[in-house]
Amino acid sequence: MAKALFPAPDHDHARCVDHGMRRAHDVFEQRGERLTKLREAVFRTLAESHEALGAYQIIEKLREKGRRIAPISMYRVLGVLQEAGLVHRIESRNAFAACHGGACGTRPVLFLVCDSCGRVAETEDDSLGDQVRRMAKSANFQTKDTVLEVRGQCAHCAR
Amino acid sequence: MAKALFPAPDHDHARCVDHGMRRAHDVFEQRGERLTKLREAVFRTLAESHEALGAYQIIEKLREKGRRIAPISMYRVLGVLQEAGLVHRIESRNAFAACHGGACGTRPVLFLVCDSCGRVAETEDDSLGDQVRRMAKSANFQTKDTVLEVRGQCAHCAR
DNA sequence: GGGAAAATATAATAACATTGCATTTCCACT
DNA sequence: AGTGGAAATGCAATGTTATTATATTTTCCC
Repeated sequence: MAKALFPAPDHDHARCVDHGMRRAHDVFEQRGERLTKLREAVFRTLAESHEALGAYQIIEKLREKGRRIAPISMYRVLGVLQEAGLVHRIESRNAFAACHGGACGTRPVLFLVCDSCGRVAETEDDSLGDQVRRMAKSANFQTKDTVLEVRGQCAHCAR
Repeated sequence: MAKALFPAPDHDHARCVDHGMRRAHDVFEQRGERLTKLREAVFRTLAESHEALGAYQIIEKLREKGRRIAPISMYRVLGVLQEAGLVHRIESRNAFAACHGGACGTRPVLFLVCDSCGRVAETEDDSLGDQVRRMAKSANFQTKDTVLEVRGQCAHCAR
């Protein structure tokens, strides 16, 4: 929990991306699915940013690189990446962010979403998950998925 | 916490609505704002349902009652109702639900959203708020707003 | 290299939300 | 009661996000 959640402005970003791409390959390998060129390109676009990007923003970025993609294709790819746990949907932004955490998909994650820079950090905590489960259970509610987001300002923007 | 969060199918719904409307009047009174006919109609529409309704769904319901409202007007009214703490936005549905809880706006609320019937229940819990604040703080994140939603199936639909 | 399944493309449209500006309603004050 | 100004609503257009239905291409296995 004590690790730096939002990357410092001067962090080694190439390393972030490398790490993410490697993980993407591993995950697809393990799932017996194909990390196609398009899927890779979409994931890379997200991994290159720590921000949550809208589907149409990603389309635009890829178009700048000479690749024209229809919305439906983008949403399909994003769906696959989400199911693989490589990408998260940030509901309060209608946007998507590459997963930089480890245990995504295995337990609830709390997203910190900076309204200034748009960057997203993930935090995990057993007791938060417990808490949420407990509250749902007390209402006899059967949990399928959780959406836990905090909107505000990250440390770097607060200055 | 132990109260019935999702209303039973046979609950006294007229009473729900009455209670909500009374509260709406009180809140607007206290805020020195006007609960106009339009605002009242929009809030009533939401209060008459325990479901989260999209802005265009509310427009349609009011149109059936002979009232034609443009999207922009609907969003403006919903904004006012939200600021008054009478209506919540359910981010994971792009929809709105009447507030049936009490302390909304004063502390974080966890919404239970049934994917089958669309109904929404609110649960509050000090320690959940603490937990979230604590996690945000450990990232030096300055919280402005929280989005806490659980998707799944309510007890009545689970049967 | 042929066939089936998976992935992507095309075109259209649905669903959600906002901008800029005009008009109406309401209320305080005379 | 009449009026001026602020608040609320209306109107038209458009921007943004997401999906449906169908066709084509790619990949992989045999």
